[in-house]
Amino acid sequence: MERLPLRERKKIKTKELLIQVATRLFLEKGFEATTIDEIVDQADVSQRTFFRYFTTKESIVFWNHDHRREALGQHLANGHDANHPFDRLKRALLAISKEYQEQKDQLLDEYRIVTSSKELISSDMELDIEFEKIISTSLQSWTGKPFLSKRRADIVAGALLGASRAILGEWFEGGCRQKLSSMDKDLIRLVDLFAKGFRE
Amino acid sequence: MERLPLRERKKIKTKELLIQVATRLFLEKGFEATTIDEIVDQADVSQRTFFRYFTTKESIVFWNHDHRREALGQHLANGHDANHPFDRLKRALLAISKEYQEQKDQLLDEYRIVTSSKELISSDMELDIEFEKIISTSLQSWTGKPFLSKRRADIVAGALLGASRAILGEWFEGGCRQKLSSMDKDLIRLVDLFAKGFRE
DNA sequence: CTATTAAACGACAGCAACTGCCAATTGGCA
DNA sequence: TGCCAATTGGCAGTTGCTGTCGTTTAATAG
Repeated sequence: MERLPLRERKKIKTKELLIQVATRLFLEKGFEATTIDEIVDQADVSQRTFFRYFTTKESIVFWNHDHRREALGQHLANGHDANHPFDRLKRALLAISKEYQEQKDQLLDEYRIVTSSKELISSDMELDIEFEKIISTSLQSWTGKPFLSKRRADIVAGALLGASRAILGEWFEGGCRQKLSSMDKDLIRLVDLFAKGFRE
Repeated sequence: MERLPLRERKKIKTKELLIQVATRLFLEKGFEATTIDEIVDQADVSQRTFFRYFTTKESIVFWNHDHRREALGQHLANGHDANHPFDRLKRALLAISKEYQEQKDQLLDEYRIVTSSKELISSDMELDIEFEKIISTSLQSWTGKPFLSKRRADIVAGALLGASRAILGEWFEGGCRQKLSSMDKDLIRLVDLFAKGFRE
């Protein structure tokens, strides 16, 4: 078992500490009512250090977005290019749904923080926009040849993300008590609908 | 012809002046590179006055969002409650499309400013979120009785807005030279798809 | 174990967005 | 004209965020 050098371990530790402190404060007093100074005081680092780890106050709420974006790309790539694009898409959606189910506690925290601030609600959309781009790209080709036009792929991706947001929103509002897999049915249904209604 | 009192006329004038100056500067140097001080200097008002007319720097970009939100509500209400909810929806979408066509110059300015800043791109979604809520509400009842469940209405509204964003994006990218009405076909088609695939 | 080097950090100064407060100006009206 | 109320300007202060620079601390070579 290789251990990281001390320096790296410390960095990870402070980053996690900052996330933990910030999350707690955001949940307690809301995002806007919490200042950076409060966070760094309780984490015992300088304000300057905070901004070395996180580019903005908002970005500490979305610390796991990078990973989630990459995961979507992975899932779409794994579903082999030989598969029908809509099948690839369905598999990827189910895989992500499974991941979300496993990370529900963390996601629920994030949801509660995000919905406490109008600012955050819209910033949260950045990830969705990137998801749309990735999905649209994936729908535009099949075994190296063009499949959907950019126009239609954008429409399908946009509609899909819109629907996903609605489903996830409902899941979160119910405290993630339902099984997400049971809520996905409508999403898969929607993809099938598109597959029929939006072939070129 | 009733004229407004001088005081009101002046207020309207300064507000329009601020919008005009800000729009010009944003287009010239980008949203983030423009400071409030530059705007108020050129408009010859104090910074304090700026923030009496606009709550934030962002809000001056979205000065017409209030009107657009109300317009959607109007169009959905005009299509009488007796009409089938999906018909009401289609009519409202076509009416809005017509309005957008008429205001294309202004909308294109806004689009170019918005897409110059990541921050603005996501803030711009706030209006879309409100659109979703309005449409979802409208889909949940028909002649006073429940129509779609909240769940399904949310999904349809989310998907619809997602698709609309894609279509509008393409329209703007083409400099609004195409007729929006010709691009709407896919949107109407989508509503029909939902009407068939998502009745209870 | 010590000396050197580079990475990480803290402290401080400064900018831009925004707010609260109060004094000055201006329009509405008797 | 003179008074009242709406609008504005000036100013000080808070918060998020950045550049700079000197100090600390981990890695490593001797």
